[in-house]
Amino acid sequence: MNKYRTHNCNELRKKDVENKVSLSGWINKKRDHGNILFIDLRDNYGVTQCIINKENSNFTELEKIQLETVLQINGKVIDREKETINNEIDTGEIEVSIESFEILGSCKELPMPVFSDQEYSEEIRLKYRFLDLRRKKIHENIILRSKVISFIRNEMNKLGFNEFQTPILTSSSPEGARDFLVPSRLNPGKFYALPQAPQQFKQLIMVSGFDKYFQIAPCFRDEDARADRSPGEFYQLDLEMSFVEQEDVFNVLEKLLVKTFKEFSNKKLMFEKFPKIPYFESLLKYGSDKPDLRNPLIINDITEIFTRSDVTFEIFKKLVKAGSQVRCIVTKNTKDKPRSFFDNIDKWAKDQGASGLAYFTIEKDKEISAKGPVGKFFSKESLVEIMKKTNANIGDSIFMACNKQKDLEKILTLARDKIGKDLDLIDDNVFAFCWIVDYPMFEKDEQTKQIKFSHNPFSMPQGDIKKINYEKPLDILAYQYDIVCNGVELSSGAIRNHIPELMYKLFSIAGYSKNQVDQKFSGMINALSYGAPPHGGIAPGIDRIVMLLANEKNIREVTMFPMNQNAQDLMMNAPSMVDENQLKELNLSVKLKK
RNA sequence: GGGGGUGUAGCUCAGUUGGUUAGAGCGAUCGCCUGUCACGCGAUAGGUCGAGGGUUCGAGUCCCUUCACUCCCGCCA
Repeated sequence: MNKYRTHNCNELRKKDVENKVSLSGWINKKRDHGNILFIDLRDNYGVTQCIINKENSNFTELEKIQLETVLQINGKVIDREKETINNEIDTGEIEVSIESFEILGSCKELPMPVFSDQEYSEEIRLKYRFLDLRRKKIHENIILRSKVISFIRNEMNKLGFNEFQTPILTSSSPEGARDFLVPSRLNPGKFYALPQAPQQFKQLIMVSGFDKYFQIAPCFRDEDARADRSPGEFYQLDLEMSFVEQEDVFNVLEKLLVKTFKEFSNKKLMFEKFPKIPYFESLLKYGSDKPDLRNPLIINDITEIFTRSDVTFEIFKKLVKAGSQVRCIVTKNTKDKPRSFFDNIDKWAKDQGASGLAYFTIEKDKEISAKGPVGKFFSKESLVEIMKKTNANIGDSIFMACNKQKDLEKILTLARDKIGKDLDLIDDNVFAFCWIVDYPMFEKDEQTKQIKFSHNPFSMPQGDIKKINYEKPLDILAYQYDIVCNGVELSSGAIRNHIPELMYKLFSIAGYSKNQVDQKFSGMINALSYGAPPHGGIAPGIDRIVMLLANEKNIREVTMFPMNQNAQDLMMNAPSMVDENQLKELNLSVKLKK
């Protein structure tokens, strides 16, 4: 018999009554009635109420012990009277009558209560993460994460994938995010980089003939944090397959995600076969390449309306002449919404830095007309045309913005979200997955006007590679795709370009010479010239998957030991200064920017 | 790098138009209480109002600077 416990704190039931038991755990809560004392003992599994009364010589000592002290309690399981049964906990039918106890770990006065539904500042939670993690919600989130990862591993194995580890100390990559650098002691003045993703390695695994690879891979990117983006490090389900087309990758991931989300959530899946939305269509209809398809609102382009002579909305007409576009969101049957509903949205848009959202409601008395501040600028013929273009009906309202394409997309995707929430159109009990496909290979850098890779430089261009028109690089689409769920980008992936000549050609369009490519991607390009299989893959973010399953808005809620927004670990005090000797050994000296 | 929000007791927060000695709940300490499960009751301790400067007879409150946390933009192939 184990010297600490005979049962855990969620194990005892009615059948155990009269048995002598030992439990070990934390004091979750005490209720002291003077002559009788209740102690809720908590461990990873649950809570058991323990009870002692004044006749017991241990009473006075137990009365004084701090919450969160770790105790071993020895005693007898006793039945609870009917009216004292607690249905809130699994062990609620019994309690343990304390005969003796031992303090296994004492506890100082707590900086934050563990047993409480209160919210605490991130600072205190992160500094005392070990206390925070004892709290029910986050404790369960972390266990969920463990189960999800284990489930995914198992499924991937069943699907015939092999799990391999790839190096953590590797070389700096020229494309993409900022690298974390690690100085090399044996190679003075040189640095390793932590991998932003095992991108090149997984392709090399395919070249090595392993056919199907996966890994729960740590990825390191030195970029600023967001609510759904940890600073520094995160995990991907990294996978890669040989001799596949885009559709094969989709099939594997759809199967895996549907199974995982059904296993770990009661929410409904809007689609089990995920819809595919071309990138440019997504930008038009949703203003974003990570649309939340739970939201039924769709964006329409009505630029043309503002070239008509019977539309006299001069501000927009002038902007349209100068190259701006007009797009709108239609809200169904909102004619009876109070003025404040519309004004709030307009004001909100202004707070977002836009020039506001113009709006009107389509009405019909004898004739079709537009009601609202800018309604008077639209003839009835133009309104009919708008209704045709946007599928709007009498009683619907139109919210319009006018701007250059990028800014227009930005404000309207936010507006789509905002209006969808205001009108309560988003069903929170649904997961809506979709694929975004047909990404362009290249894009024009707004500032430098240079052509650059829009996503992954290793992606395969679409179509017959002999017939690609390199004169119009912006028209080249790639077998590059994203998977999105409820507006959260889970991953991007691609069919890779495994043909060295094609790679050189594409890199040359982005301004890299053959020499530069050879230098920067030597491992990769060299390997591809020794018989590389066609291959492709994807890498969904584990943290974000768990975040969706746990119904959390912040990635820290599913991360055991997260860093704060400034990429500091407040508990471990990382990053920190190092002593002079360490620097010396690494041939480094620190020179702070002023 | 830029914008917004927050910062008052160990924790969560209130604090009116600038006006007496800055409050509450939880926690802590002490006392009372035999059935609670957020037990109850009484008392005590606990404050650099994030920091610095300014305006004012007087600042938690107004102004400036700055720091921390957070959300967003940039960034994240």
